[in-house]
Amino acid sequence: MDDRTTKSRIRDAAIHRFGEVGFERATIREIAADADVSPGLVLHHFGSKAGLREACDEHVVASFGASRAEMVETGTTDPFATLAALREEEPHLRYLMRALRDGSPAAARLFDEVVRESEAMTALGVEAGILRPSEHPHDQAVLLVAWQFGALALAEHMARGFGVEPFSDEMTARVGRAALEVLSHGVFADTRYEDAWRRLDEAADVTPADAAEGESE
Amino acid sequence: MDDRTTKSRIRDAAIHRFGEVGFERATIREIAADADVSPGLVLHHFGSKAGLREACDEHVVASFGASRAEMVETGTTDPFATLAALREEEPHLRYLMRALRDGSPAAARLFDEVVRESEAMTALGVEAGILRPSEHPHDQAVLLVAWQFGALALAEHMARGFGVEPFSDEMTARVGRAALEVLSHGVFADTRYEDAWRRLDEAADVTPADAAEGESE
DNA sequence: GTCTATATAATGATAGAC
DNA sequence: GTCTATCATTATATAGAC
Repeated sequence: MDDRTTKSRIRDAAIHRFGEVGFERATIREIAADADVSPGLVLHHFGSKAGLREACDEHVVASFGASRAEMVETGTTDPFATLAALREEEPHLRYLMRALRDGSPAAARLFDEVVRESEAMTALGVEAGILRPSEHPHDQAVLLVAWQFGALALAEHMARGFGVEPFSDEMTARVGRAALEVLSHGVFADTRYEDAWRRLDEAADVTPADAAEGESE
Repeated sequence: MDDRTTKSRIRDAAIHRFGEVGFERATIREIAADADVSPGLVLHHFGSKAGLREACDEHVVASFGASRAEMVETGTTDPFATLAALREEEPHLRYLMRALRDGSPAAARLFDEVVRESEAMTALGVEAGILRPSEHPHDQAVLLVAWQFGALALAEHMARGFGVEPFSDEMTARVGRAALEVLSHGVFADTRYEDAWRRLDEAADVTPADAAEGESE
């Protein structure tokens, strides 16, 4: 028995379709068929395709917000827990990846929120002695979130590279292991490049505030 | 004066449009207008929209192949050179990111090629004492390429996080600095998570024949 | 709330003149 | 090679019955 309301059933079908084939390619007819209703009813409830998307955005963002709030509350800095939590919401995850890459406003808001939370959690981890303090904590948070989300957006290609199924347990294992190695040691044998960069930095002063104009134009 | 042939002018306009708004949203009419020709001529030269996409795929892949071949030839392991080279081909880069995310076959082929090259270049770097040897070189190459490409796909969001313009020099600087820090030291203060993972690995044997897989080639 | 039409708009593709 | 029509399809969205 499906005790969800018809409206929420339509919305969930839309989240699934949008996440699977993207907003453009998904049609109201297909979504209606998936939810076992007529195309007209979809428009009756959500006004337009754009309205339907907004409802999906809101629901997915809220859903992720709830699960993340729990993690922040319990102060989880454990990467295993993070991975497990992400894997649980696969349809929402797919939807989110599509939205991020399509540049939907809701997805942008979520990206920013995750960066903020990541920064906060990193600070906790540093205090606890688990994480290494960064010279630019905000920049690092932005980069790590972009890497993590970006890799999810390219999950299909990573899976092919590993020779496993996308979103499978094996894939989680392989990605996790490789990520932990890189994030535990880095990839450079020494700090020659970092040092070189810092010298450039100090010489040219390419820091965010002053670099607004640049030279040529 | 524009001395390109009309056909190549159409193709370049298509690369630009496809990269900017995606294959679905891009219309033949718009592309034709950008190239200052009629919609009919676009179809005359490329047969169909799919044919036009294939021509774009081929051209972009070949273009990237040429610039990468040069780097491999000169044995460049320097991340600065890599960044600079990537920034030079912005329209092609945007196109590639769209294609990767849309799952176009050409883009998949390119992803795999870059992984293979990245693995080879990493081996060189290890020999030269610049890079730290990985326990799973192939997996690491897949992950790093996915991170790099994925981050580019989310460039818009990273730029917002940094408060700079996408694809600007400032962005390159900020990303490069943050990436070098992570790739030089990692983010974990110690190896507790990596050790925990390895223990799980040995106990459950979740590794799908990667010892046999990673040798040849 | 839910359905069955139907209107309207846009797009990929074709045909044929020049 | 290049253009101007035009077709055929498909999608969103509307109107109105039940």
